[in-house]
This record gives sequence, C-alpha cells and structure tokens, in this order.
Amino acid sequence: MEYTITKFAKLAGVSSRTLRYYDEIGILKPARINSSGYRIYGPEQVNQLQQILFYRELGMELEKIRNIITSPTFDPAEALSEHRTKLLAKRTKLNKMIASVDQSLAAAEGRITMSDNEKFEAFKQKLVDDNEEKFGEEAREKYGDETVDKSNQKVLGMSEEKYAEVNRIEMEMKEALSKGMAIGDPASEPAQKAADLHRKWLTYFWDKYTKEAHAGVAQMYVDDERFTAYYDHQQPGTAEFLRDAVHIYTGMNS
Amino acid sequence: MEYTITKFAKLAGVSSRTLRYYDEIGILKPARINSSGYRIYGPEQVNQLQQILFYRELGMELEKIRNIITSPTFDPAEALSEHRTKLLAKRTKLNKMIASVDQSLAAAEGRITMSDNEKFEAFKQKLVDDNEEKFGEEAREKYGDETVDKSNQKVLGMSEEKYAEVNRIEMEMKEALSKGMAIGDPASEPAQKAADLHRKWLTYFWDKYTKEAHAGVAQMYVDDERFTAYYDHQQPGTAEFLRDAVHIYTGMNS
DNA sequence: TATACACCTTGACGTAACGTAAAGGTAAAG
DNA sequence: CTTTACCTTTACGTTACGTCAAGGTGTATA
Repeated sequence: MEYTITKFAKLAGVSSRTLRYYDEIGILKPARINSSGYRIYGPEQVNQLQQILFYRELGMELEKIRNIITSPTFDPAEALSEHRTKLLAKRTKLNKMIASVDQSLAAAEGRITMSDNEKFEAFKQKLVDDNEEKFGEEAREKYGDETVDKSNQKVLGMSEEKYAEVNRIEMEMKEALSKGMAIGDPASEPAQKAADLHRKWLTYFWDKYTKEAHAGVAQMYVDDERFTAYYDHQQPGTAEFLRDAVHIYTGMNS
Repeated sequence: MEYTITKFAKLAGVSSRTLRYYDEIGILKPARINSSGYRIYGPEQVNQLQQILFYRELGMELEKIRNIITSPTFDPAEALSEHRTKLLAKRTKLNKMIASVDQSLAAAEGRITMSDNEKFEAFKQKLVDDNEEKFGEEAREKYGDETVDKSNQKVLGMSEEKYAEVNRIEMEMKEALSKGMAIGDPASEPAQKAADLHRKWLTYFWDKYTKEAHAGVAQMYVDDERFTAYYDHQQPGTAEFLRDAVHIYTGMNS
C-alpha cells in the first residue's frame, strides 16, 4: 500500500501541492523518498492525513494542528475547547456584520427616510444598537438568528407614523405604570394595563410574540443596569415593578 | 483643514501604513502632494475614508469597496445584498464547525463511549447530522444558536442506557400511534398518548420544551419529505396523523 | 548655526495555505 | 527511441496591512 504523491492526493481528496506544502512545513512527511527523489506515502500517512483534515475542517490553523498531533504533552480537548471559543467569537462578529448590512440595506432601499427627523434616526439607531451590542449575543442565543435579524429589519423599516404610534404607546404605558406604582400592586388594573401596552409596544419590534420572551425581557430590565436606569429615570423601582406586572400578565410568576 | 498622513490617520483611527496602502491600490488618493513629496489630505478624503471604513466594517474586500465607491454605475444596494448572502453562508459554515467541535469534544472528554456498540455510534452520528445538515440552518434560525448547540451536546453526551430508553419510548410511541391510526382519530386516547410519548422523546434532545416548538417539529415531519418518509415507512399517512395528534396535544390546532 | 528629534518618503520582507506556472529529471508505454 | 505522464524544486501571486530599513525634511533648541 504505497503511493506516489498524486495517487495519495486523490485518495485523500487533496491536491499534490497541499501534500508538498505539508511536507515543507513538517506537518506530514512521506514514509520515505525513493532513489529518484519521489515522495512515497504509506498507510501510516493515510491516518495522519485524516487527522489533519479533520482538524482543518474545523477551521483550525495548521500550526495548531501540528501542536496537537505531534506534541505528546498537548491536550487535544483543551485545544478544541479554545478553538471553540474562537469560533463563537467569530460567529458573534458575523452576526454584528449581518445586522449592519441589514441596516444599511434598509437605508439604501429607502425604507427609512434619510433624516429630516433627527430624533427619529437616533431612535432607530439606538434600538438597533441596543439589539446588537447590548444584548444581541444573548438574544441570538435565546431566540435565534432569524428572530433578531427580523427585529432589526422591522425597526429599520419603520415609518415615521409608526414611530409616532410606538412613542404614544410607550407614553401610555408609562402613565399606566406610574398609576400602578401609586397603588403599589403589580396585579392592579393600571399595572396590568401597562403590561398589556408593553406587549403591544414589543410587537412593533418583534416578529412573533411569546409569553416566555416577554417575561424574559421584563426580567432583563431588572438585570441589566442600562435598562434599569432607563426605566427608573422618573421613579426608582419602576423596572422592577414593570417586571412584576409583566410576570403576572404572562402568568410566568409561579 | 489639511492634514499630513499621521494626523489624518489619527483623525480616522487607522494607521498611516493603511493610508499609504490605500493610496497604492488607488482606493484613496491624497488631495495633493506637497513640494517635499508629503501626502496632504483634505476634507473630501475624510468623507471618502469614512465610506471605505464603513464597508470595511462589514467585512467587505477592498476591491469590492473600490467598485462601489468609484464606479458610478455600480449599485451599492446590490453589492450589499450580495455581500449579505456571503455573510450568511459564512455563518452557516461556522455553525457547522461549532457543532463538529462540540461533537469531538464530547468524544475527547469520554462522555460518549468510543464504539463497542456500532449501532449506538451510528445513531448518534445520524442524530447530530440530522440536526445540522438537514434542518440545522432552519432550526438555528427559529430556535437559536444555543438551543441547537445544546441539543447536539445532549445527544453526544448520552449514555447507552439513555439510548435504550430513547429507543423504548420511540417504540411505545409508534405502537400508540398505530393504535390511534386504527381508530382514525388524532384526538383519541392512543393518539394523544403517542403525542405525549413524542414529547417525552423530544426532551431527550431538547434543552427546554415549548408547545410551540413541539408543534413546529410535528409540522416539519409533514413538510420535510425525509421525515415524512421515515414516519410513513410502516404506514402511509403516519407523519400527518402524528402532526394532527401533536397539534391537538399542544393546543395549537385552533 | 549646528544638532537633535519628530515626521515624511519609498522599498521590501513577512503573514496562511496553498494555486499556478516554469524548468528540468524520471518512468512507463508505444 | 520518442512520446506522454508524472515527479522534482523554485518562485511568484493571493489579502491587508505590520514592521523594519535607509534616507530626506521641518522645526525647536543649545
């Protein structure tokens, strides 16, 4: 079972150049060199190449692959785990890029009016940034790429009238919320009305509504200080109160 | 408002080498060259560099950026949309890599017994492959990265006893299902028992159960011919019947 | 005014993992 | 013996710069 370089390459589905390169960088040496200087590969090389290709498939650099397969003290699991972290970071970066592309596509296609209302622009910018930078990673983990992508697109595609509606609803919600807080009971009618308005408000950004996600967001208002600060601006404890109201509203308080 | 190269670079947050390179490849020429051969940049260059950096942030190649910003006939929206497709493809590829890494990590950490039961291995392999290749992209879009990642890990971490349980439950489900089909009513007791067993079966793969997702999977059995073929193997119409039963079971049939 | 020091120039090598010639030796077939 | 197929090494091209190196320029200070 000995092969010259092209036979070996075809067997493994790589190019002969690749094999010469692997020889050059010392990651895969041929079994021997014959009298004419030809590289001769054997079954042992078949196995080793399989290994190399396996790690290569995972997007790992040849340098690291060499570490794994040559150094006996090297821990493959650790290397893999480290590699996994890298891949996750890449994915996060890609997600951000995609969100940005969606954003500028929306602008390019004229779905959003390029300014004339700066607040409006800033508002959308902020929403998308929030979506991505602040809790984009977590949200994508929990709700999925499509959900977050669509949410971004929905925001970016929003007209100024819609924007006005959103603003009105948010104001109504805050009003109901402060009434509820005056009563002090998140199960009270104004508090539940606030929770319902909050649901309405969310549907402007979300593609589909679920109680679980609603409750999750409400919890986040408490957990993430940036949101807490936003809601507690007028009155401390508002974020927490809203969360309680929403948890009752969604029935996720048990 | 004229700048020598380093001032301009600092203003824009790039290196002077970058600016020389951009000059070299003709993507951003200085406004003029002074008597000593120094590159002098003006406000026009500031704007153009902003543009370049914007597209660069999106991961676009400088060559394409040049096309966009120099050629007047070039459609930026089309280029962006094409770029978006590329990014999505990259993300899919990354997702697959991560799944593979998880898989081999499971093997490396000994969570799965390396062989001695070939069927078992093949079974897990198949499940993971299903998860990824068949509807991995869709599932990730719908349920999120974390959900699918965890599902894969759960399968790979499964012991042989668990595997036996899973198999038993699936058989029980199929039995109940055929009884239900004999009756012909997806609301009948055996059919509902099948739906319940199906839920149990799913929890072996899913990190968390929701009615919506359960109903979604059942629908997929009908929509995706590969699954339809699997369920209809014994008796045609089984996939559809199971879907109906699950939709009743989850209350998603209204 | 001499000099130190900051800033500019072009040229060129290095990076990762090969693809792609080019120039020349070898094996097998006709 | 020639053609053809296959092998060898050498070396440039790819992307977007980082990093010297060698040498010219501008300005503040001793």
